[in-house]
Amino acid sequence: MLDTLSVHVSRPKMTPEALSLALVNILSRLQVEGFLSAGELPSEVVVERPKNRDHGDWATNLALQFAGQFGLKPRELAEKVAEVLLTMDGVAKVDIAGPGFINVTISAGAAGELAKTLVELGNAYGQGEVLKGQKLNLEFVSANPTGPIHLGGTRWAAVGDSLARILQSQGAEVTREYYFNDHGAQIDRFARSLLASARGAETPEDGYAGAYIDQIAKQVMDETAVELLELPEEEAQEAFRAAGVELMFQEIRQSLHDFGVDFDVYFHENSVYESGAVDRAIERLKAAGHMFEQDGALWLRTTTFGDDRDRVVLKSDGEAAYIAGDLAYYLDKRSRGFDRCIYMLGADHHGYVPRMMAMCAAFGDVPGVNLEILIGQMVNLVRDGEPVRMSKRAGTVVTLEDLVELVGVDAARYALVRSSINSSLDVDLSVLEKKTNDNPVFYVQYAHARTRQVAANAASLGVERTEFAPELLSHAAEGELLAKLTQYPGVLAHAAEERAPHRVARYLEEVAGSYHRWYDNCRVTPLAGADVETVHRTRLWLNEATSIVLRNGLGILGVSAPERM
RNA sequence: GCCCCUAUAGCUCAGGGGAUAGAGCGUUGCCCUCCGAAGGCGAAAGCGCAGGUUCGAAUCCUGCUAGGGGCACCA
Repeated sequence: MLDTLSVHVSRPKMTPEALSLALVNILSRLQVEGFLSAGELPSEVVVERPKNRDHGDWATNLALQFAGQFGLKPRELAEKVAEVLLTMDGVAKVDIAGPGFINVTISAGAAGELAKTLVELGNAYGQGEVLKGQKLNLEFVSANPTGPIHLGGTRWAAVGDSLARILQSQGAEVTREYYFNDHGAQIDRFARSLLASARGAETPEDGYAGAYIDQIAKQVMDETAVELLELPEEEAQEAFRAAGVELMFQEIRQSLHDFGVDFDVYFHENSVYESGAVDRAIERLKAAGHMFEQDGALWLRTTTFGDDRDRVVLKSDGEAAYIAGDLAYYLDKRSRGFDRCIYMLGADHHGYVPRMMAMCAAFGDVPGVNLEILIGQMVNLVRDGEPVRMSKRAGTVVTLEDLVELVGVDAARYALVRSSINSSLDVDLSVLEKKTNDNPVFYVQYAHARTRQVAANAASLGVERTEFAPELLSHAAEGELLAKLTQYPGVLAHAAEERAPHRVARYLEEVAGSYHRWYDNCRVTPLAGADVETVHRTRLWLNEATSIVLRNGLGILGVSAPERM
């Protein structure tokens, strides 16, 4: 046992993950040796960077957490674990503090080693395999083709796309999908609105208004050979529907593309009706005994699976209710081999979750596993701190294109992805209109630009990465920076697990801060007249390592990493 | 009435049960005789209220208060 352990820990990479694993091994060794009584051991222990630098480089609370179940006092266990930790390569010091925290200080050499490893890994640094083999379908935005993408949809575009990139970084095979509602009453209203506009008539009672309606109506007229307005009412409306939806669809796709978001699949709701998939889905649920008829309608008994009330699938007039399309669509996704279908919905659709989960269960799937629904809160508009109601008439609707025009793709994506989807987000129009740069994205981008500038200066002064002496990365600022960089793989893995892209953004801000402080304290290029020394060459590795993490992280967020600003 | 989300600094927001709660912007005092000051260092300023669980709670649980959203044979 001693031998196997020493093999395991003899070449530790000093990462929190590696330390955690080593600690688990130490516990199991202590159990074999009889120091710990029999009992279940934790499969992982928490290792984190203490806020207070006096508490070492990494700290674990394992003694506090687990001593009790083995009938030990925390400090007793901590001391025993510390003893073994001290024998590990790269561990310079182990302290036990407070009630039983184990604080580990690692040698500058062991910490600094990361700079070189990271540069050698390049873009592969941070990639993980926890989701390897998983085939994921991520559906987001899915805004109706009755108008441009508004601010809310823009948030999901930014968050969904970043989430896809994060999941991919952890080995998942991700398909980005957009469900295109080109069927149903809203589309009919859209068509009637276009027709009215073409005729110069008033917008219908429940119709859509706005410059884009007039523009699309005009475009439909211009691009169609026939005199649409002379057709019978129904034919005219159908013509405007078909052409108008197509134009709207193109426009939506283009604005998303300009935003850096491209979907692998644009799924048309209409197709499940035309293909008979809806009927097949209903048949399947009937066969499973989950359907019933009442008041002339066909219902899905979702209450069997926890919904508050049953749901109509086919209305008494024979038309399909909205959920009918969803039944077929979900089955379609599953038949395309997706183990897990993730839906991102706005908070205004949260009431839809129970019936979706019930549907999943009715098909014999596992809610929460095969079907996962992420609810994101709304984006609110404010001007000078005062809430602004989005109103088409008042012209206060802000679209994806408006936002990009005002602040650019980078600032827009960053601002939208920076907060947890559980929080509603306030976007201040007065700030956007001023086009000010008071956005944290510039802080991060500037740090990246700085790494490139430093690299360029180094190159022109003959500083090259020809040698590497990690023990020279001994300044407190380099310790901080190295520790930050070490955390990147864990941040990505955690962001993937939690479906929380904002964690990447927050992390990058921390990296940028650590880098700026390092830059202020540690020069990569020698002072004028001084010689290039090993320390300069070694620092160039760290500079490059930071550059890689910043570029990679910004890439995850769909934000550019400029060479200069 | 029921369901979901939220409540942390003046503002917008982070905080995976741990030690002295963070960032950006704003206020304010310093730092360009050398790699870009879009930067760094410092100051002031905060966990809605009340219980509970725990060695330890911003974090978990319950209740309350406040704000946002939702409760169709609409999509």
